[in-house]
Amino acid sequence: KRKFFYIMPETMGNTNNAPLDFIREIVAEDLRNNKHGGKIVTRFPPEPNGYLHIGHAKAICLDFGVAEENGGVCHLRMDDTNPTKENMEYVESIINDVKWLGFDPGDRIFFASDYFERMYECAVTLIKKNLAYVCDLTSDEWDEYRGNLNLPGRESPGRARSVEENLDLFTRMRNGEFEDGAMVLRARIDMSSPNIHMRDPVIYRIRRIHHFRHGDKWCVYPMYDYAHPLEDAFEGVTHSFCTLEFEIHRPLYDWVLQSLDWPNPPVQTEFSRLNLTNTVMSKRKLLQLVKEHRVSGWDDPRMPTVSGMRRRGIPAAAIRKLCKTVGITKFEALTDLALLEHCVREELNASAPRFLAVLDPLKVTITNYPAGGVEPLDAVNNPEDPSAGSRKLDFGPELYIERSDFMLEPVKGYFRLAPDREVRLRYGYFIKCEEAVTDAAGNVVELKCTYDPETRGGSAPDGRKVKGTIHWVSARAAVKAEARLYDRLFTVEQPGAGDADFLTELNPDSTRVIEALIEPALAELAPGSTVQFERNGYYCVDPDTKPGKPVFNRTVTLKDSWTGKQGK
RNA sequence: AACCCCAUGGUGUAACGGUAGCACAACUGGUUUUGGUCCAGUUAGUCUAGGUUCGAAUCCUGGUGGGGUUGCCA
Repeated sequence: KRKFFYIMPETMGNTNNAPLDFIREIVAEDLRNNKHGGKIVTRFPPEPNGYLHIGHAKAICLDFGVAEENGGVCHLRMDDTNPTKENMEYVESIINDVKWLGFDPGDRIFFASDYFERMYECAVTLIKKNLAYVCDLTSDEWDEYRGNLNLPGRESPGRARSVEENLDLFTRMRNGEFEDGAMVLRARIDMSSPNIHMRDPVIYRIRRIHHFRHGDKWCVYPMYDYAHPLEDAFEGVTHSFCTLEFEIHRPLYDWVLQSLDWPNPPVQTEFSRLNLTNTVMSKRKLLQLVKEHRVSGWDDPRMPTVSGMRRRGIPAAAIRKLCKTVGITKFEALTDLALLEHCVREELNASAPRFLAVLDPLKVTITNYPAGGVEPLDAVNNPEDPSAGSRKLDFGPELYIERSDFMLEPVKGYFRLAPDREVRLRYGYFIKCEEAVTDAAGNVVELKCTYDPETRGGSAPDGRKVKGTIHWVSARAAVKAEARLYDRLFTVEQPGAGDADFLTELNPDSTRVIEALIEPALAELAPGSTVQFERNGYYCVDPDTKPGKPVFNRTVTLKDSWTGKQGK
């Protein structure tokens, strides 16, 4: 009985029909009413003062997605109206991340600061309409005049100024005749409004800051609440989506455009931001992690930034899938990190070629195999994708297996290797453990095994079965590699909740670096390549990789229904 | 405290006055040369009290709980 459907575009990863979220319903309704002449223009407006994170990705999927689905366009606009913390490095990273996520702004990359002259003219218009005035209250007076949530504000003496005087003062503000903070331009609205943003809000302030694009051309900068509706209007934006905390700003957004008699103005609609468990999303906190070297940088693979997730090996399609799955609502949800991991696994299961790598090696000697013998074995590259083909694995008498794939005294339900037990080596032979060699401390240091030559390739002609198949590398061919095992950045679901200092909730074991033994083909891969280490997890080749010294990042583990079952 | 917004299984989301469905997670079982994948199944939900209606997750009122707003940040 759903009224509307839309076809998911290619970038959203499928073509199934899906019910419309409330924002897409609004857009569909506007289209039906021909509200904007059948055109849809959206925008993604980040301030270039930090790197994009997965929360931004949700907004990007919405802004670009809605445009794409409706034959419209989406502008990428840098909201650079406060140059204090903005710079070109951030601009470049933002453009790069948006494109990597799979969206193409084309030539629609704009800068709010390019509209400063027009914004200034609009401010002059407001003054002429007696809808804006210059106010020179001191900061102490400000606190007193503003009122608070329960108390209405009081009108500034500046409210009484004549249009001529305001025009003169505003011109002189622009010309740099006054000190920073000496006066501001305010909108004349309602000092007794219960919405504090409507109590004659500041729309221009004097700030002598070097702008990264316009240098020292300006010493007055427009405030967000004034600038944003104008940016949208100037660009012909029809639908302006933003997060919930701007809900209370909407009356001001509308006031600005209405006061300028803007025809067919853009409409702001708010949705809830993305919250993920076991991480933080605020720019302030992310910046702090970087500045205090709690992480290696904005692109640390543990960071929820787009660049961090990219380096972690998370495919853009998985991020899009997550955003589609959590949907667009006004409910402030907390999404389980497990959902992201599921999206990542789903994507990578289909695409990542399989390889064998041993992360915690235990030596195995095949006592009945010809000494020095070498033998190529066929291995399938991806059982999910026949077109991925196969490769050769080098088998020999000396191998390494995973330490966790052997138990001296196997527990119930364990069906890997143990004394006198037989398992299959993946793509290889059945082997049987004849002897576990221990050191003085009783640690197992080597296994002496025999193999059954009849089981080459992994099946026994006599039809006998083994329950376990384990991965391995041959001692002769194996290459050493660094593996960086990443885990959640924080130990708690909501870092910083309550009175907690989020830094005390950092996971001390969020990175574990080990030396692994990998099959040689893995050492040939280019940085950025994504693979599966069979029976272990998905990994990608880190840019730190140097010739002869491969580095792998663990993107996510494989699901494991054994480890959790032990002890039951 | 004033104003605004929100409330569906453990988590996220659907329902547009007419059978509460899907996904994740958890748990069973089947298949399997990855304890992966895949397949089948189980557990589990409309915050609360009234009202309107033949019929309410849906509409109305009160309550409860959560969030936002009191930068010359965005």
